Amino acid sequence: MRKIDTRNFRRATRSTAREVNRQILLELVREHQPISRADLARRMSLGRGTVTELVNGLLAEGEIYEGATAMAPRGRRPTLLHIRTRDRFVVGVDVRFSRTSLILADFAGRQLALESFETPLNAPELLVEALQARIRRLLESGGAMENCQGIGVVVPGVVDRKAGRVLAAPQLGWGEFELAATLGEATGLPVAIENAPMACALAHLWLGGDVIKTENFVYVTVADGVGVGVVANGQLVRGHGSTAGEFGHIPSEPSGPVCRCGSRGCLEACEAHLATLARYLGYDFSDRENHRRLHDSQFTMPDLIARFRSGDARARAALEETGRYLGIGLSILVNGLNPGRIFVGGEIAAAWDLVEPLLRREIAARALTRAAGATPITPEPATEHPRLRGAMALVVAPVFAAPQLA
Amino acid sequence: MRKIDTRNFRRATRSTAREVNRQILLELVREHQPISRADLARRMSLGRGTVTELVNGLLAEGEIYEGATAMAPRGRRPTLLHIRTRDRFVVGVDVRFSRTSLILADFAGRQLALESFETPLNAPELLVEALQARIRRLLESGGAMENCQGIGVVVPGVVDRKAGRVLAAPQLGWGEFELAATLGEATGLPVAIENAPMACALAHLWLGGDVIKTENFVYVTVADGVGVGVVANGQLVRGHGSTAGEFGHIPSEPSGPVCRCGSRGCLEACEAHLATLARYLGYDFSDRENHRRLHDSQFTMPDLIARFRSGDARARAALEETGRYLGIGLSILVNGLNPGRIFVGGEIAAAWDLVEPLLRREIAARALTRAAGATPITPEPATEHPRLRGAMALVVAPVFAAPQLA
DNA sequence: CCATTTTGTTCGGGATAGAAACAAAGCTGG
DNA sequence: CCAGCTTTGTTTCTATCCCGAACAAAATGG
Repeated sequence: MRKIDTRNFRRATRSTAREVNRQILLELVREHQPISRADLARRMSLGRGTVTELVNGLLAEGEIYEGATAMAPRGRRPTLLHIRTRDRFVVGVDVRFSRTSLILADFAGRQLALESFETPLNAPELLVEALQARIRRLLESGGAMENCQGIGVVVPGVVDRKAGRVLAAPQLGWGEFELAATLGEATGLPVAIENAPMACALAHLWLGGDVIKTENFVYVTVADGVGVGVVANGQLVRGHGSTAGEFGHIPSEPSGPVCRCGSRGCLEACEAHLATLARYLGYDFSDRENHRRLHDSQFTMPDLIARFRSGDARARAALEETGRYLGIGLSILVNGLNPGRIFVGGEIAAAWDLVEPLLRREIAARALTRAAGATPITPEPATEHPRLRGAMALVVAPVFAAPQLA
Repeated sequence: MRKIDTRNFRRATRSTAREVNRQILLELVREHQPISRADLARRMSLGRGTVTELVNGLLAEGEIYEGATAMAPRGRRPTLLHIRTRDRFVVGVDVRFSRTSLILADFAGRQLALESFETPLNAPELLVEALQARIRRLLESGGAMENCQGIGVVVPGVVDRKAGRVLAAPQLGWGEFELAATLGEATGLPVAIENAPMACALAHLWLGGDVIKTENFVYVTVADGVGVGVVANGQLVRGHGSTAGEFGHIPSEPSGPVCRCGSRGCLEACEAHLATLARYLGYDFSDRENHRRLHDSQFTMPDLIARFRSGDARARAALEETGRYLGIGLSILVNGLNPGRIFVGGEIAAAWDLVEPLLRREIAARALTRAAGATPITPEPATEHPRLRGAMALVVAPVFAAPQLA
C-alpha cells in the first residue's frame, strides 16, 4: 500500500511489463540457480514461450548463461541457467579515518584481491587520485579491465546517494564533495556511494548467504561510533535528509560520560569502542583529551578481546558492560522497528560468546512482546569485511532490484 | 532499489501497464482536481488517446466524474474531472478502552455523522454485535446503504492487517480475534483493521490536507501510552511481527517512575497522560494502585490543561515537564529515522503553545544535524478525531495506492 | 465565415503477455 | 531398434495496451 508520489513517478510504457518480468526472472535465477526455463515458467506461472523470449534477452545481454542439462526421470532434459558471475567484476572501496580498503571481487562477491592504504588527511581529491591509480592496477592485474561493472564506495558520513555526493563526513574532515562524479571520470566506470551502516545492511539484502531472509531487519555497526542501517519493506530507510540510522545518541545513563555529541550518557558513549577501552583503562571518557590519548596508545578492541581471552578479568568486565549497553540499544530497535533479524557488525562480534547472553537478557527483559524478545541476532565478524561487502552490494543491487513503478 | 521477494511477488500481465497508469492517473486527479484530460496527458507525458481510454474506464467504474468545462484563453474548453466523493461513503470505527466511536463520512473524509458508545468489557463479540446494529442504522439514516465502500476499524493493539485479525489488545482485554471476518459477515461490507498509531500515520498519507507532503514522516500519539506510526519510503513500517512503533519504552530516567512494562524511567512513564497527571497531583506513578485512583478520579488531561489556562502554576509545570520528555522522545526519532515531518496527536496538542518551545529546544540540542533539528512538527488536536480519520484512511488508501508489482 | 488554437477521439502500428500447436530430446517397453 | 509417452523448449497466432498521427470538436478573433 505505497502512496504514489505525483511529483516523482514512473508510468508504464509498452516495455514495462517485459521489464518487470525480466527482473523477477533474473532474481529467480539468482536465488534458485541452477534452474531451467520450464521451472521458471512454473514459478512465475508464465507461459514457457514468454520465458524463452525473456531468457533469450538475458542471454544476449550476458546476464545469464546456459550450463549443463539436468537429469530428469522422464522427458527431455532441461538446460540449466546460471547468473554470469565469473567474468564480471566489482570493485568495493571502504573509506575510513585512518585507512582505505579496496576489494576486487566477482559478481557473486567472491574475493579476488584485497589491499589497503593510508587515507589522505582531509583531502578527498587526493583520495580519488590514489584510488584511481590503485583501481586501474587492480583491474589490469586481475584481467578485469573490460568486464568491471562498477565501483561501490562506502563512506562514514551523510551521503546523497542519487546525486553521488558526500554531504558531510566529519570523521574524514570532509565537507561536501562530488565523489561519484570525480571518481567516475577518473576511472571511466560507474560509481555508487553510500553511508557505511546503510551499505552494510544492503549487503545482507543482496549478498546474504543462507541466512533466512526477511524484508525487515537492521544492521547495527559498533566501531568508533554506533550506526544503524534499517531495512523496512525490503527497502533501505534513508530518511528525509539521508541521515537516518543515528540511534547511538539516546540518553540512557544521565550520570554517564559526556558523548562527543555534547549530551551526557548517550548509548554511543557507553558502548562504542573508545568507551569500552576507556572503561578498561580507567580513563575518563568525558575528557576529549583522553580520546586522543586512546587513539595514540594503539590499544584497540582486538587487543582488549585478546586480553579477555587470556583471562584478564577487568577486560572481561569492560566487554560485559558494553554488551549490556548494546542490549539496551538493541531493545530499543526491537520495540521500535520490530525487525525480523538483527545483524551486529564490528570488533565486538569477535567476543560474541561473551556478550550475546548479556545482551539477550537485556532484550528479553525490555521487549514488549515475546516474539520481539526472541528476535534472532547474527554477529558479523570484521574478518568478513562487512563494509567492503556493502560497497560491492551498491554495484550488484541495481542489477537485480525491482523496477521502480508508479 | 527494492529487493524482489521471490516467495511473494506479482508479475506483470497484459493488463498490468494499464493498471499502473490507471492508478497514477487516479492519484493525479485526486491531488490536482479539477483537472482536464489534456493536463493529465501532459503531467504523465502520455498520449491524449491513452488518457481518453483510461478516463473512460474510470468514468464507467464511477471512480471519477466529469464536471464543468473550464475557461481557456484560446481553443476548445477542457472538461474537468473530479474524484467521485459525494455519494461514496466510509465508516470509521475507533475502539478504545472505555468508549468506541463511529463516524460516517464521504470519500473525501467529510464528516456526516458521529456517535459513540461504551465499549463492552473484554468481549469482542459483543462489540461486533453493537457495531453491526449501529453501522446499519447509520448507513440507513444517511441513505448510504448502497454506496458504502467499507469499514475501517482502529484498535489499540497488535493487528495482522492482511488476515484482518487482532493478535493482542491488552488495553481491551482481548486476545486473538477475527475482527475483520466477523464484522464483515455481520455487515456485508469489506472491513480493514489496523493498529491505532499506524492508522493515524496513514491518514496523513492519504487524507492529509494542504500540509507539505513527505514520503518519510512519523506520527506520535500520546495518550495512556505512547505510540508511533512510522512511514518510510511512502510505506507504513509495520515490522516483522506488526509490532513496530513502540518507541515509548526507552529508558531515559533511571531514577524515574516504574513503567507498566516493568522497567524504570521509560519515556512513556514520563510523558504519557497518567504520568503527567500523577506529576501534577503528586501521586507516585510507580505505584500501580495510583493508576486506578487516577482513572477513577475522572481528572483528565483537558482538565489539567484548563487549569494551566486559568493560571495554575503547578499545572503549567507538569505540562512543561511532559513537553521536555516528549522532546527527548522526538529527538530519538529525528536522529534515528530522520523524518521529513513529525505529527503529534493527543490531548497535549491542546497545550501546544506551551510545550512546543520546550520540546523544540530539546530536539535542537540533541539533533545531530542542523536539518534534523529543524524537522517541522505539526500538532493534531483531538478535535480532529485523528484515530477516526485513520480508520477512514484504511478504506480510502487501497483505492488510490500504487499497485504492488515485482 | 474562416483561420487558429486547444481539447478530445479514432485508428493503425509495435511491443508484450497468453494460449495452443509444434518440434526436440529423452525414457520405456516390447 | 522403434513406437509411444513425457517433459522441455520454440513458434505462431491473438488480445491488450501504449504510441503517434490524423481527425473531429469547440472555442476565439478578425
